[in-house]
Amino acid sequence: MGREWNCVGDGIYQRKGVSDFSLRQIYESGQAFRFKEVREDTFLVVHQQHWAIVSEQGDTITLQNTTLQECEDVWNRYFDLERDYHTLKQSFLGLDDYLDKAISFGEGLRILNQDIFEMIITFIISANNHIPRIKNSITKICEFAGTPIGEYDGEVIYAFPKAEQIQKLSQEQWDGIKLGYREKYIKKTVDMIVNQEIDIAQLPSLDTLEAQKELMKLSGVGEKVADCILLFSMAKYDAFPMDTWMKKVMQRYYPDESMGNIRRVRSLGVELFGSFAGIAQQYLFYYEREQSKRRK
DNA sequence: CTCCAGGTCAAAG
DNA sequence: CTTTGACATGGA
Repeated sequence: MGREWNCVGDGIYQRKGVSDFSLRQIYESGQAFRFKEVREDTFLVVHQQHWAIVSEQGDTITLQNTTLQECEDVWNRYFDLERDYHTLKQSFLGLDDYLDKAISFGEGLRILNQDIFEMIITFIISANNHIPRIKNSITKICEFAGTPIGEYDGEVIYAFPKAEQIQKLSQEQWDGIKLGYREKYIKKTVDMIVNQEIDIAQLPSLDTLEAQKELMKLSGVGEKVADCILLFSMAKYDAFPMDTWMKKVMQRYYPDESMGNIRRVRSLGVELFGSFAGIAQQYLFYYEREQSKRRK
């Protein structure tokens, strides 16, 4: 190991042989709100205190503003580059016609390993909200409370703020973030985390249902938001977020089993797709949403 | 104008 | 334990 990344310039590293990977699909699949397309097919990606300019050329991905150590210690895990998605997708094929189509459509999707606290705040904001609005709110939270970690193309790059930094926001800043009724949820949740009422660092060591139960103690975190947090920051692939899109999918294709009961549909998903149901869910979510866009 | 968005919460049956 | 309505905001 350790020979995956090659230096091809000052702060520029490449990794070859990365198949089943599409930055655009990952970006548009509703899991990452801190990608910014700085030019055609090139993205500024921020993760914790790290940032990089990321692009892909066939099976090669290129990162700028990084180091070998950062590639190995941070970006490999963030982009889930060590996982064999080809084999994973093979294991899904033939289970279900609609999933087969969804996988072929979203062939470059991956589940990112993002920061736990960031996912908690992000998906509280996501509840009953539009994706562009979610992204705007998150951008403002970072600008108002986050630590500057760099600059690119004349613009300052901010880390996602820590809980303690969010506590210091003024009311005018809160108003500017436009969270609506979710503002009080975030305030409460941030207080609970600072006061150690729940220890989020310890969540990954719990099994999925226990971790979900813990997360749901937080204000604004219900079953679906908890599942998103588990899936996108803790690699808990047996979490199966049931949102409005998945309800449409499941009720259209499995009307008998679902009968409108969300919790029953969720367990059906896990029953159908097993311990990687959450990844299957992401293919279904992306496919359904893109199909809906194209109908317009 | 009304409807809806990667739902959650509190009240009530 | 399940069902119901309110909830901020802005774009379609």
